[in-house]
Amino acid sequence: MNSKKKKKSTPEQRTQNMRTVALRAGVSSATVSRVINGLPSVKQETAEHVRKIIEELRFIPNPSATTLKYGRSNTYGLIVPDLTNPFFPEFLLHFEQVLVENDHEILVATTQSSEEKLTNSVRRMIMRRVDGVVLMASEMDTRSIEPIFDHQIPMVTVDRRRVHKGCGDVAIAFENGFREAVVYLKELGHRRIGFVGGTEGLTTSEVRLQAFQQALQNAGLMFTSRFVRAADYRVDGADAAMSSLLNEPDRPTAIMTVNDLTAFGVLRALHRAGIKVPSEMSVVGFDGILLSSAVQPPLTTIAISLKDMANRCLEALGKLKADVSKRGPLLLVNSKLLIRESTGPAPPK
Amino acid sequence: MNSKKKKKSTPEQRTQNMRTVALRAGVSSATVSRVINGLPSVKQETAEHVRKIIEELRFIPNPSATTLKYGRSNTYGLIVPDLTNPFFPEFLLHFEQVLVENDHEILVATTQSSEEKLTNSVRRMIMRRVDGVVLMASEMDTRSIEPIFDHQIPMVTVDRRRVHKGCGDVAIAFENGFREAVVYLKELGHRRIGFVGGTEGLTTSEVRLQAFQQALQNAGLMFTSRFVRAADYRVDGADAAMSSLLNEPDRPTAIMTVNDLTAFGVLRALHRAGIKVPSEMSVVGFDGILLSSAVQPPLTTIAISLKDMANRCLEALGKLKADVSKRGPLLLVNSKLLIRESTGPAPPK
DNA sequence: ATGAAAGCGCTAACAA
DNA sequence: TTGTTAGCGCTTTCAT
Repeated sequence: MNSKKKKKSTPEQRTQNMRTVALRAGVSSATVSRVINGLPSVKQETAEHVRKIIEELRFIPNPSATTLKYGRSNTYGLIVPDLTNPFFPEFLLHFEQVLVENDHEILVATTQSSEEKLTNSVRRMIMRRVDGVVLMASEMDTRSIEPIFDHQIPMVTVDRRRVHKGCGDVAIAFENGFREAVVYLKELGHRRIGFVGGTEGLTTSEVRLQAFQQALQNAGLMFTSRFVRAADYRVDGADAAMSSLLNEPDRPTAIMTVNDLTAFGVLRALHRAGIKVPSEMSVVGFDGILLSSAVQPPLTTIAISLKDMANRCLEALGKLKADVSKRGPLLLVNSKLLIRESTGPAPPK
Repeated sequence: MNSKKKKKSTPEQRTQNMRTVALRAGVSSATVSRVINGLPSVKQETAEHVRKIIEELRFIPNPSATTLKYGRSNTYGLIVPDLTNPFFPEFLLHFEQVLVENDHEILVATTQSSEEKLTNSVRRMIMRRVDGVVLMASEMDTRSIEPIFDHQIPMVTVDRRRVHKGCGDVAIAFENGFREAVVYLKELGHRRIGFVGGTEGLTTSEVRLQAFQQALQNAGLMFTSRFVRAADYRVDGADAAMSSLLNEPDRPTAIMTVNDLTAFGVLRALHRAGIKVPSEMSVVGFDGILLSSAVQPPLTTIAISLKDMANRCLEALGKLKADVSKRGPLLLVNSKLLIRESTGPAPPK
C-alpha cells in the first residue's frame, strides 16, 4: 500500500501554509502574514476572520522560511561545559524562562571541556543562525570561537572578564561573596581558612582564587598556599583535593570552595576522615544550587541569582544586537552569603 | 556611520551561500551541494577542489533552506518536566551524545508540570519541524500532545506504558529493580519496608507503587499503606512525607523511594529526627543520578542506564520514522541495584 | 560528471 | 486596507 504518487517536484507530503489559510479565508497570504504578526494595517473584521480560519485549520507557521529569508532564527545558543553540574541546568531553566516569554528558542550545546566539541558547537550555532550566544565554557581557547565573530553573532561570555568587539561579559562578583563569607567566618573565630579551587590554568579558577586571597587580606587573615588545593569543580576531584589538604600539619578550621559540587566533595572527604562539620570544621560552598540545601549538613554557600544572571546575559546580548561592531558591556552579577548549617564557631584551640 | 544602502530587496546583509562557493570554484551550486552531501557522482578532483574553496571561504551551510524544502529539520525534541532534577539533564547529556554524532540537534522544552507549558512546548516542536519527540512528562493529559500526531511526528513517551499510532514508549523496568532491592533488604533482616512515592494521580507514580507492592509480595513481606506516603519527586516534598511517616507507631526499618531526590529528602528528614542511617534505618533511592554518591551516606539506589535509555528512545523513534502510521514499539530499560552505604542490617528489635 | 532551474513558506516592497 | 511578487539557500529532477 505504498502510495508512490509524485505529482511534479514536491517530494514529501505538503503541509499547511499561509496560502492554505489565505485561500480558505478568501484573502491573500500577505494578509495572513500580517494578521499573524499583528501588524496594525489589517481591518479588524478581516483579522478576526483570518484568526478563526487559523484556529479551524490548526495552522502552525513555519519559521524556517523566515530564518531563510532573514538569516536570523529567533534562537539563542547556550554553550555550557557540563550539564551534570546542576548549576548549568538551573541557569538554563532561568534563561529559558526569559526567552520563551519572548518566543525564542534555545540551542544547547555541551563541550565537556573538549576543544573539539566547542568548535563543533560553535559551528552548530552558526548553522542554525542563532541570534546570539551565551558561552559559559570560559576555559576555552579563543580560536574556536572566532567564527562567531566572523558571522557577526553577538556573544556573551560568563566570567571571562574580558570584552571586545561583538562580545560582552557577565562576571560573577566573587569578590563580594568571598569577602562576606570571610568576614562571617572570622566573626565565628576562624583564623585559618583553606580553599579548594577549580582546575588549574583556567582564567575563571584564577579569578576565584585571587578573590579569596583578597578577601583574606581585607579581613587581616593570613594566606598560605599550604591551605590551597586545586580541584576540578566536581565532587570526586574535590574529595581527593580535600583529603590531600587534610595532611597538612596544622589544619585550617574552615574551608571555602569554588562551587557547591566542590563543597560536596569536601564534605564527603571530611566525613570519611571522621571530621565533624561544622563543629570541627566549617565548609562554605559557592553557587547556591538547589541541592545545596539537601545535603547533610545543609550547605552554607555563596549564592548567585540565576535569574539576575540570565537577565544580564540577555541585556548584554540586546545591546550587542543593536551594533555588533562595538565592544560588548561588562556586567556584574552579585553573590550573596546564604548561611545554613555547614558553618559554625571555630573549634577551641 | 550607519550605512543605509539598500540595493533591491534583500534587507539584511547577505551571507555566503553555495553560489558563492560555486562561483569561486568555477562550478555550479548543484555540484557544491553534491560535494557537501558526499554524493558519489562527483569527480574526485572536482570534489577536492570544491572542498578546498569551502575551507578557504570558511563556508557554513544554512540548514534552514533544507528544512524549508523538506519540512524536516534534523532536530529532535525533548520535553522534560523539570530540569532541576539532575536525572533529566543527565539524560539530556546522553541523548545529545547519540544525536550529535548523527549531526542532529536537540530542542529542549520544560513543562514544569504545567499543562499550558506542555501545549506551548508541543507547538514549538511542530514549528521547528522536529523529526521526533521524546516526551518525559508523562503526567500530562493526552489532549495537549495530539497536535504531534496530527503533524505525523514520531513520538516516544517514557514510562507511560501505552503505545499507539505514531507513539512508542520506553518503560523503566521498576519491577526488576524493586524486586532486587526488596530481596536485598530482606536478606539484611528488614521486614517492615516503607515507601515514599511520587505525586498522586500520575500513571508513573502508580506504576512505581505497584511495582513496590508486587516486590514485597514476591518476597513474602507484608504491605501496609500505613508505611506509604505520596510526595512529589522532590526533596522538600519527600522530607515532609517522611516526617509524617515517622509518626507511625511501629516504624519501618527501611524506606524505598521513587527517585533519588526523594531519597535525599528522606535522608534529611531522618537526620533531623536524629535517626541514624543505615544503623537505625536503611534508605534506597531510584535513578542513580551522579550526586547520589555525593550525599552522606552515599545512597544505595536502583540505577537506570541513561545511555541505554537514550538508545532505546532513538530506536523507537527510528522505527516510527519508517512508518508513522503504525503503533510504536514498547521497549524496556533495565534497572540495577547499586549498593552503597545508606543500607545496612536491620536494627535489632 | 555537471549544470539549469523550480520550489519549499514567508514577508516586505510596491502597487492598487 | 489589501494583493502581487520576488527572493532567502538548498536539493533534486531533468537535460546535457
